[in-house]
This record gives sequence, C-alpha cells and structure tokens, in this order.
Amino acid sequence: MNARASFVRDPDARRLALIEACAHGLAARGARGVSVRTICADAGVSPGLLRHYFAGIDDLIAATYRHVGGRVSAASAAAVAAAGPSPQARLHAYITASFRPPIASADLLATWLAFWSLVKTDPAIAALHADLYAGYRRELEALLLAAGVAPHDAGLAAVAVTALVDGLWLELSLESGAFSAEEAGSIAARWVATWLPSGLVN
Amino acid sequence: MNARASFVRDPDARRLALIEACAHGLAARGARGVSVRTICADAGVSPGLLRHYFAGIDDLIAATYRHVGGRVSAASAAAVAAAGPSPQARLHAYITASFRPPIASADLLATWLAFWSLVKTDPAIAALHADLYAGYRRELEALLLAAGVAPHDAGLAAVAVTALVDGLWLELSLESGAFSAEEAGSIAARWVATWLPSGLVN
DNA sequence: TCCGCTGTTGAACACTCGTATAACAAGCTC
DNA sequence: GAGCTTGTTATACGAGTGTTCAACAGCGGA
Repeated sequence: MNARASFVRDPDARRLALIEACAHGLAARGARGVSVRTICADAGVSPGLLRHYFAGIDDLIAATYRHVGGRVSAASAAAVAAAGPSPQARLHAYITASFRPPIASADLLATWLAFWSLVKTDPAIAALHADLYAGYRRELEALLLAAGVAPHDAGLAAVAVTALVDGLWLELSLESGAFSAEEAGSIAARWVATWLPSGLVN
Repeated sequence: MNARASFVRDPDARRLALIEACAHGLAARGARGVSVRTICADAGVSPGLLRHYFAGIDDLIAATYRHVGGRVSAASAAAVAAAGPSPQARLHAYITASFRPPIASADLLATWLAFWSLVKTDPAIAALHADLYAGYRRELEALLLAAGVAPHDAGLAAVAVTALVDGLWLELSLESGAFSAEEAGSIAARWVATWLPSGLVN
C-alpha cells in the first residue's frame, strides 16, 4: 500500500462528483468563494484532476450549468407528467413546480446567480443560457397553447408568465420570508388566467 | 517633486471613486473578477488606500450596493415625480422606469447579480438587501394603495407586481432580444390592472 | 515655526490562486 | 507478460490575493 494509493472509480462518477461539488460550493460560498482547490476537496479528489475532466474552472462551471439546468427541466417534466391529461392542470403543475423543491431552493438560486453573472462575460455560457431559456419558453408556450391561449398571444404570454414565475422564484429562494409557495402559486394562477380565453380580462 | 508625490483630493471624491470603480469592475468582470488591485487601479489609487476608507473589500462591496441601490431609488423617484399628480400615472411611471436606462442595463444587472450572490454568504449584505427591498416594496405598496388597490390586497399585490417587474427587468437586461421595453411596460400595466378595483378580474 | 493630523504611497508579507507536470496505479490489448 | 492508455496523485511554479506598515506630503492650528 502506497501513500499515493489511488483507485480508479467510475470516471463518470468522478466527473459528476466534481460537478456536484461545484454546485455545492457555489451555493454555500457564492461565486467569489469557489476555487479549484475547494471544489476538489469537496469532491474528495486531488486538485490536478479537475483539468483531466475539464478545460478549466470556467468549463466546469459551464458543465455544472448544463447539469443543473437539465435537472430543473426534469423536475418540471415530472411535475407535468404527474398532473394527468388536463391541459390546465398540466400548465398549473409546470408553473407551481418552480415554487417547490428542488427548483425553489437557496442552493439552486446561488448556483443560478453564478451562471447569470457569467452570461455577460463568457460566450459559451451565453450560448448555453440562450439555448436553455429558449427551451423553457418553447415548452411553456406549448402548454399555454394547449390550455387555450390564442395563438397570436402565445409568444407574449410565454414571456409574461416566464417573467412572473422567475421573479417569484427569485424572491422565494432569496428571502423565503416575504410570502409562501402557496401564495406564489395562486398569484401565478391569477396571471395565467388573464391570458386564457375564459379569463375575464379582454 | 518626489516619486511618492501625493496630493490630497477631496476625501469624499476618493471614496466615491472607489465605489464606482467597484461597481464598474463588478459589471465588467463579475463577482469573481474584482480584486483590491483591479478596483484601486481603476480608481487611479494605490492599493493600500482601500483600507483607509473601508474595512476590507467586502465592506467596499456592501458600500457599493448601498450606493447603487440608492441610485436606483433615485431614478424611480425621479420618474414618479415627473409623472404628475395622477396616482395611476405615478404608479405606471414607477414601473416602467425599471424597463429603461439607467435601471434596465446590462451593467446594472451584472452588478446586482454580484450583490445577490453575496446575500446568502455575507450577513451584512443580507441585512442591506432586506432593508433595500423592504423599502422598494413599501414604496410600491403606497403607490398601489393610492391608485386604488384594496388595502387587504396591497401587500400581496406589491409582492406580485415586484416579482413581475423584477422578472421582466432581469430578462430585458440579460438578453434584451426576446422583447422590448414597450412590451414589458404593457405586460406590467395589464398585470397592475387586475389588482385595481376597475379591473375586470374578481 | 513646529506639531500633529489626515490622506496617500509603494513595498512587503503570508497566503491562495489556476495550472503544469512527473510519477504511479490499474486495467486493456496483443 | 510487455506495452499502451487512462485515471489519479503530489508537488512545484509563477501570478495574483487581501492586508500591513513605514514613510512621506500637505494642511491647519498653536
């Protein structure tokens, strides 16, 4: 047995451990608090290994964005799938999923903030972000159309609903004291109702 | 004339120069990209001077938050004051100010993201944030009440309107391609209308 | 005129940063 | 079993980090 004892784990598991340590570090210590060394220590790995899997720390952060973004997508999709066939119920499920774990979470927010702050600087992150958000909007637009929103309104409605949901999610995750997830859900439902043909607003 | 030539400027101007260099650095390079040296170089000042005015870099960042937050408040207040006496016009002015410079701006967003990312980690920033947002909400609530929102709805309405405005502001400043400031204004107006007694929604 | 105060500098300190690299361990193929 | 590839480590390097400090410039008051 050597002091340099090493044992090869599943490479994908190592990669994932680094990604999750990055997300955890971002959540716990903020964008200014993560470094190659803290991430690798969190993942139980030597600092040199990061560069074996990623081009650098920025690349790891981008990979973390992709991973966390995918988990959010999956959580939304699961909520929609569990809601049954009614288009209104599916739409409602999609929206309220944002106000409950794992999406509404201080940790996820902290991670997300780090991503947003890189959008302006890092073109790769900017492209990733545009892709991810286009996907979210397309998905929401489809749900809105299925629920009965007029086709010529669907684009604007998707923007409007996304904005409200993002804002509620942000404040819920940032302070989590001013209002509850239930209140957020009913506020969002009220907003969606104004875009539906049965809504009482023109 | 000495190599160490120094000339005493207005101390307040120096302090302000440091704060503005900090904001500029945050906007240009994000929370991970600012350091004592880059800030002081930006301000045209020796690195030792930062500690003469601030307890440390975290203290400078907090002071920058206070300063930038104050500027946002001032911009909103100016928009309201310019709107004339009608409560509805004042409310509308307050809201649409968020979709125009200097509030809607990629630089301000980048700075703001850096602050948000510190809320979870730094208690001083967290307290500052809570103060600032309570102020914003109180101001909006007063405008909503004056515009005719029912008193028992005003708190929830303030949360709801703040969330939509924040979300629209965020996406407008982050991507600035998906929709226009005018569209954001009309979306927000539609949302506000549902909280007014003349609104057609219950 | 000297004194002390405030503003300011630049160098130095002890650290941490991201990255590079030589060494090694374990499996795979031939 | 030799040789190659891949995963992993520990260490080293140069740059950059936040902070400290002795020195000094210029002003105001005694």
